[in-house]
Amino acid sequence: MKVSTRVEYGLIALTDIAIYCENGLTVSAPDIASRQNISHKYLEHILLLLRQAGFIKARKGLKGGYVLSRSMEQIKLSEVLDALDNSILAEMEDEGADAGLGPVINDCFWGKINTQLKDYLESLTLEQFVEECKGKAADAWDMYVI
Amino acid sequence: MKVSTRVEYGLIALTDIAIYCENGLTVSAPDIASRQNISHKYLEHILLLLRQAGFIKARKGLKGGYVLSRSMEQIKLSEVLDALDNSILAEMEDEGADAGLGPVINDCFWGKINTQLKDYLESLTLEQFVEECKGKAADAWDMYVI
DNA sequence: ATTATACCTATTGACATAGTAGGCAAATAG
DNA sequence: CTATTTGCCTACTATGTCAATAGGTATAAT
Repeated sequence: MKVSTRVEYGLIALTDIAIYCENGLTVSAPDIASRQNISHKYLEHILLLLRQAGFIKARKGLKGGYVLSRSMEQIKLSEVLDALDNSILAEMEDEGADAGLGPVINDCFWGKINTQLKDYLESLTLEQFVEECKGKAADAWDMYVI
Repeated sequence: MKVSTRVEYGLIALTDIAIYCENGLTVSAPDIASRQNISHKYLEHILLLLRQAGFIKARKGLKGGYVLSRSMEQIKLSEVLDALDNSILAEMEDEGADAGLGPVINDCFWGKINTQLKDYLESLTLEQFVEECKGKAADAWDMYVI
């Protein structure tokens, strides 16, 4: 499935913040940008979405930055993706093909796929997500542990 | 999941053709367009894709139209969707975020989702697809049975 | 010869994506 | 108090895709 960079970067940024939050740190946008190799200015837009959706809190000024506004286990992946891109979990609209096979296919086929994906994403919290990634790529995480 | 009308209409059209093929009929684009309430001209583009991908054969001229070029059980849904939209089953490219969390998340998270979706679509043939829809919405199919 | 069909190319308007740019507000360090 | 660093907000742009629409050509049946 094709995923926009907005979603990709957003998930990366939130994960980055989550990890540093564990140590009580505040994470600035420039830090994330340089660590994750993302355009700082573009990242700002994405962090705005995450803040407006209530996942992170910001502190302005020198030594400012972001922290999680809820704990990791209270953040569902489905909500995060919804905030970053409303099309991933969007249901189909039965507007165009209102007659014939359209509604049947939409309900049976796309509906089924959508429900499965939605269920999976709603069952997955940011905490599980972080832990799972840690396990599968321990090497890449040394920098955070040290 | 948001699906383009191209994919939606393509799947509808192929299903429509498949059903009429069972009775040995040839299905014209205008017929499909009016039955399924799709713009005829737009449908032509989509049928072109389906023909170029080898799912349907065309006969020009008066009383011309389309028939399946393989039997229904030999057509995998994954192939059809690939022909209509290469983004649905596209793997992620590890280009942008080549450092940090990007590769890990892409492999673990999106890779998992993508594999699941792909496996499902590769296991499903047009025949199963048609039968399943028939079962779930028998009423809407009376017009074809009669 | 007429007609209905497939086939092909070009064009268009709307929209989303993926940024870039610049300035304002706030908070901290010195 | 001032300078610096950070977040916040708005606007702008370039590129690409979607969803058609249009018009013409080739082909085959009647």
